[in-house]
Amino acid sequence: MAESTAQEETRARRSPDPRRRSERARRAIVDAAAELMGEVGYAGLTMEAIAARARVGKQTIYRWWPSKAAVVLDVFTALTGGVAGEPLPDTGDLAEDLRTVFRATVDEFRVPEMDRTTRAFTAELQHDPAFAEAVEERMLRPNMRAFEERLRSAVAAGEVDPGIDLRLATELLLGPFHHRWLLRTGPLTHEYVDELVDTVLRALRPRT
Amino acid sequence: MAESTAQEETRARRSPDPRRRSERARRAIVDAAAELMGEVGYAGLTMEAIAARARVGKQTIYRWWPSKAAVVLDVFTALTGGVAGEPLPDTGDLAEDLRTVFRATVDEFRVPEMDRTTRAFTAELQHDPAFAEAVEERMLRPNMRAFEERLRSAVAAGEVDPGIDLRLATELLLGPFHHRWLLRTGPLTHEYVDELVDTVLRALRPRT
Amino acid sequence: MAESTAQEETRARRSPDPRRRSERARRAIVDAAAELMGEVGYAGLTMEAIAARARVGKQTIYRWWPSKAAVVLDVFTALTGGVAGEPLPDTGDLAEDLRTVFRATVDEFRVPEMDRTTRAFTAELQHDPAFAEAVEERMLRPNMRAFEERLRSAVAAGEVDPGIDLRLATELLLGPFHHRWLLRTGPLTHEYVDELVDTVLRALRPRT
Amino acid sequence: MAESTAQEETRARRSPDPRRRSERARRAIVDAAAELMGEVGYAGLTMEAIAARARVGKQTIYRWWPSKAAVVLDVFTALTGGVAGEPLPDTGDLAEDLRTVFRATVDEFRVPEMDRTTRAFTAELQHDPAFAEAVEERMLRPNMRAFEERLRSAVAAGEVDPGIDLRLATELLLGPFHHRWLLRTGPLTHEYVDELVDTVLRALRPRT
DNA sequence: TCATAACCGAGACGGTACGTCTGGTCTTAGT
DNA sequence: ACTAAGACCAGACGTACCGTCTCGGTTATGA
Repeated sequence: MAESTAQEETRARRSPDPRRRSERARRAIVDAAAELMGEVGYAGLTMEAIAARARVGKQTIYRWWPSKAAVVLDVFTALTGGVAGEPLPDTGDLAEDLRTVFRATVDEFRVPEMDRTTRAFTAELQHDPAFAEAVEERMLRPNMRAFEERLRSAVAAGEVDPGIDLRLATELLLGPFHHRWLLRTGPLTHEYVDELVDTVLRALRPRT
Repeated sequence: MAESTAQEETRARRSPDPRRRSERARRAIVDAAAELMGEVGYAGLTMEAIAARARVGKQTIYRWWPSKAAVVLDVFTALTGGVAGEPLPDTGDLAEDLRTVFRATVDEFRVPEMDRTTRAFTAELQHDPAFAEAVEERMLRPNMRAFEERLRSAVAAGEVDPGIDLRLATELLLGPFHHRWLLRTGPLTHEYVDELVDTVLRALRPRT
Repeated sequence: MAESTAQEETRARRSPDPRRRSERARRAIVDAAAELMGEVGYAGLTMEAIAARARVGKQTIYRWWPSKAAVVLDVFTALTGGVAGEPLPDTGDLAEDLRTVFRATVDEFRVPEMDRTTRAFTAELQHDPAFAEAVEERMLRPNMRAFEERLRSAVAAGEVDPGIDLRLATELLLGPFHHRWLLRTGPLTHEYVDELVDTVLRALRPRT
Repeated sequence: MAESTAQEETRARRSPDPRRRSERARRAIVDAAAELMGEVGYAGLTMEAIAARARVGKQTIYRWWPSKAAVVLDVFTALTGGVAGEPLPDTGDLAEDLRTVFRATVDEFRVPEMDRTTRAFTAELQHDPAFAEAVEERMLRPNMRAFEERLRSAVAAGEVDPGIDLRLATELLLGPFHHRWLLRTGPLTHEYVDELVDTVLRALRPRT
């Protein structure tokens, strides 16, 4: 995000001292942004409104976050408890484990705040490369790696054909789900993800 | 300064008469928007700049398009020649036909203008429900229906299991592609789509 | 603005043929302008609104009047019956005659339409030299000449000092009235103009 | 694009804090407006042009002035040094004092900037009641009061008939001058005002 | 008499300015 | 010294009108 690597003495834009950061202000800003996301959505969200709602100077926001997207990224992190990329369950039954994960995700996306925030991310990703990099690194890639790990374990267990490219396999699972959610091409239900998992696994199982 | 606006007469916001529409202005606007999309991208695009570049009054844009997104939708329509939802090739060999289609799509998305415009759409879709409806109806659903038709033909030919839900099957093909493109989780090459098609077809083929 | 002086054959801006002028449209425009003057005042008046109210194309207005001010000038002409500069009464008693005239003027200016229109004129006079010339020639100078004539008659009758400059004398009468009316520095009543006339005449009467 | 304006917080239109006002910006705006008044006149003056010339955001103008007229009022105040209603000279010779004052005024109105600005005021007064009130209070009434004071002194000195209404007497002096200036009914010279003063004083002097 | 030139209502057009909103930076008071 | 508050410069927003320019339709002259 920062474009200069050298930390010159005379640098006008001194980076602020994080030790002095007001935790009260940080929380107020993230909370205000979260509330406003729910009320007016990402597009209707403005720095001005966040500052006003949080009773904080605009500069206090700009001091610690480079953009609206970055604030919302922290909102999201707060919503999800900051966990991304934690390992998938591994009961030994791949189908069952995937169904568990996807059903939970379906439930999560039913929470409007989560849905809206995630949509906003996906949209913002297309415009802001720096933000894209941050989101991908903090959320997307860890998540995909967790899927690949579970699949690797399934390969070892003989449930999945070792010739399968694991990234492709992961996309085979996440892609249709994401497509349906993002483009609203159908209902996102437990039944849907069950069928999705079953069908994909037909493609992954070892050739006889 | 004005004591009152006195628009009792002008009110009622009559919709304009399309017969009187200036084709010259329409083209200039779409062309200008297309150029600017390439130069500054969707986020940097402004109605003001489009009007200036097209040498057109802003009102002439607002008269015919409700939003920036709507203009860009016409840019896209112009780029693709207005075709959406045309039938997929049907040589009798489903795998071959799908590879052909996906390889062509890969090539299309290599054109930066196409890539940026389509990304802008996908982003805008998340914010603007009316626009979303328009894009889905004019582009997305026709396209998916074309896939479903080709798959239906493959079912009849015995290439695809009749028990498969065709919408799910379509998502199985489009989802991973879309996921990889939108989230840049890997290279979009002919090799990739070949492998994608082959793997998905393993899930679709009739059970022995 | 026009760079060509010669009246070329191909000159685009031909002056219209007054014989073909639609009396219906003319009346509708003047009436609409008069109504709107009363409703929103001169500043709030727009060509667009006049055209809409009169159910007339804007071009029909621009064809026959060069500006908003010109239309309103015709409104005024219609209001006053087109008379300007008609001789003042001459009963032989100057004071009485002036009181009569001024009292009538006070009454006229009590009509809001008249008041507003005349104010609008006086304002517009300051901005638009061409309009100023028209108003001065059609209304102001004839009026002043009428006063001077009456005063000349009074000089002959021995009521006014022959050494007095008649234009100055006229201004002595009209100026205070105009000042009070335009700048609202006091009430415009019959009593006021009676006192004004009496006081001015003290300055005009022959020196003993 | 925005789903809602979400100005719940920003509402209430708090009036700005004058202590924080930038004197640099204030001066730049008034100076720019003064320059533009000279170049394009009041009618041609736009807020946009003032902002551009002053290198100031438009909002900074609208924050402190309600209208173009208000800005120009400050231009005028700056031009005249902010003095209005200062006492007239009182040498004991009323005629001489009035001649002095009127000759100075004639000279002032020869400065095109002053002439144009004052005309613009007088015009604007007719359209904008709030502005009218401001101008009348800040300039017109103090000025008239100064005249009345000088006349009151002259009454005490036996130069003016005590039965004369002093407001009327003031209008008798200012009205003809104003009339001739505003309506251009004659040249505004020292000779003219000398004669005006002499003639008016004939009306004011004590009856023998 | 009847073709045809013009005016007519309507309204789209290229423009300018409006007054508002937000973005991101800078300044001021206050604690 | 750091915060909240908010003024600052900048510029896009969507609207209102401007004055000009077609567009058909309808008179009403004059060849």
